[in-house]
Amino acid sequence: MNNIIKNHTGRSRTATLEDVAREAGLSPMTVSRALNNPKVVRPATIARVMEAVNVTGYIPNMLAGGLATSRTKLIAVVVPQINNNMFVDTVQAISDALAARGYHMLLCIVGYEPESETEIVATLLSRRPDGIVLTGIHHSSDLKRIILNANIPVVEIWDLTPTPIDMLIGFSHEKVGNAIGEYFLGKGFTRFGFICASDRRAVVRKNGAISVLRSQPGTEIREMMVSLPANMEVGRTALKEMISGGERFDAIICSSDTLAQGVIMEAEAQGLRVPDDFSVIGFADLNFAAHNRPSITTVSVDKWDLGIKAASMLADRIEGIPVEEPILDTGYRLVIRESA
Amino acid sequence: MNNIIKNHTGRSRTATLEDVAREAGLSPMTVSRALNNPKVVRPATIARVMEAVNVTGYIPNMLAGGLATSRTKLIAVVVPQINNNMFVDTVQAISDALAARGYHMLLCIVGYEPESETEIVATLLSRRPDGIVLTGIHHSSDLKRIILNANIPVVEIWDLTPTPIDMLIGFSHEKVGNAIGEYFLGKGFTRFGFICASDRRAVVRKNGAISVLRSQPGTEIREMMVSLPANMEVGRTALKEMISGGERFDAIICSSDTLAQGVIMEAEAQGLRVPDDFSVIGFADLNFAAHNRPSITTVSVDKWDLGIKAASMLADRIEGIPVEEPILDTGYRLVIRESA
DNA sequence: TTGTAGGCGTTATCAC
DNA sequence: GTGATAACGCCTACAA
Repeated sequence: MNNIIKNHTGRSRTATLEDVAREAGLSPMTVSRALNNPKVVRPATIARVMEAVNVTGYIPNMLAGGLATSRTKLIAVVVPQINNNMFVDTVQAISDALAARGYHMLLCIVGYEPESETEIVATLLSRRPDGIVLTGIHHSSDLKRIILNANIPVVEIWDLTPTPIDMLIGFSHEKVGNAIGEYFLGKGFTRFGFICASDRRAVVRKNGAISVLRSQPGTEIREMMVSLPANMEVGRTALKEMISGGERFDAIICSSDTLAQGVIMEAEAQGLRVPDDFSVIGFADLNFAAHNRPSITTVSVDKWDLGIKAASMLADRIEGIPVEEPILDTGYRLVIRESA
Repeated sequence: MNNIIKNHTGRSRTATLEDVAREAGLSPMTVSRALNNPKVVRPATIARVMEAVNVTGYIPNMLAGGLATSRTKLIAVVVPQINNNMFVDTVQAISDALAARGYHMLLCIVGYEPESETEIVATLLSRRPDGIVLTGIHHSSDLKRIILNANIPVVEIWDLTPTPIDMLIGFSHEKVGNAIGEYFLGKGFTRFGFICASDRRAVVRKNGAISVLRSQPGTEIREMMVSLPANMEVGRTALKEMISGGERFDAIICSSDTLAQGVIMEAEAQGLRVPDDFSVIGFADLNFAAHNRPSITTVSVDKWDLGIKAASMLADRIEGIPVEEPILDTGYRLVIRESA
């Protein structure tokens, strides 16, 4: 199992179906069948093929296969970032679920403000993926056109709309914001500080909360936009600035748990206590939120499940299995802990 | 720019070079050149081609292109996990650097104990990537064989050995451990607790520290292995168990900053103070380490730079640019902060 | 159950 | 500067 095959120039090249066929004394087509559709091949023949595969060290060429069948077992996944803890679980879940069904993941990390999502997706499509996962629901009409033209299933994730390109799984950021607003209104709070990352969906959540809070007369709101990535340091800095003028708040509403953790750190550094001096709420229920001190009140979204389901929907669709619910609202859960 | 091309069955299909050629009144070969090697084509011809590309909505087929050229502009990346904060920066850096040079990333997340790394890599190789990134230096001889047979550049990352498969960029986990041991010996500490994730490289770091600490008579060491993923909760639980018998330590040595953060949380929950009651050290200098309260003493490794360089080495090699140093030690830095 | 012919969409190579 | 031809490695469709 180490024969190096040479081409006419004497340079080694990788084995092809034809090499395997020659070794096994069969036609390439029979070898192909033995590998991809063994049911229709006599067991003894399969054995000969396997033997020859080992001898030649054959590794199929999916470029050729994909070209011939127009099926690549490749899924393109487009996300803004993975190192901010927000999408990484979803991506890992997608990867796991795809692997389990025999697909590979072409991952494209494009940032929150891709110069041209359309161009990026076009180059991705040049690999002829069997399906594609897009983060969010705001895409240019050019993007939609090329993707429809490619004629492959699409899943948009992490948001909700009645008019997705194709399939969709996510939740309503506005409703998440509403829920946060209602929770604090119920507590009778009136003075709010928002620390919001400059990410479109974070802004929608913020506005969702504000619209509820504003329904109550006398509500005071201070908003602060912070740059991405929204890490702990950013949270600390933001709180510092927010309270530097002596202004005080009943609650600080952060667009992520990471910011919330930073806010809590900074509060304690300044001798303030959460939730005694003010409440803090985050978003996403990242893995540390439940175990922080104080534990972080947040809105949980099922990041893992969302990824698994996105992958399943795509794989089902590709394989001709009907997708019962092409638009899935995964909802959210307000998780009340110590910080608010 | 919306013409839908039909094939003989009447089903729409994506435009090919030939469709573009027909539209432009040129041969497919000229269109191909206009797109890939415009220097050798007359400007007026290029303009006609571009026009036709727009009209037909042509998106190149890299399967066909790759098959013809045996260059795919695809890099396969194999990592154990991305949702534990350890590798995610490196992966994002690789992705960024590859994108900048026109490559796509096929990301495969295999877990810490892949059933068969060899098989996984074999399926990856069936995509005929131009290069491959492997995490770690321990690979089966089968794996090495198929990868050498594929005859593509390889970069192993996150570890060091004088005998890599091909190229290598990383650091010595043993030396990291040694440095931790020496730091604490220098402080005159004698009672150590290790909280170590069940990850091969973490164990090497632990043993590196222990071998130094043992050189000092009277050293007491308690070791605890914890399961992956090594998140904050695991750190808290581990410390709880570790001190439940009343045992006390001068320092707790954690295999990651996330564990260290959990240990610090739990310590404070129990009314113990870090570093007053005991010191805590982590590993990796994750983004929160510097901003935690207390800030976390750790060993910093340049996760981002490592990814950038890994990608550059691969791309250089693929493109025929000589790689000056195929084995790169990125080193490490003991970063002394408040926790130890 | 196995084999043959032709094509998938592109590019290398050689002509013009 | 442009075009014709023949691969690249595999699979569909049909024949045996």
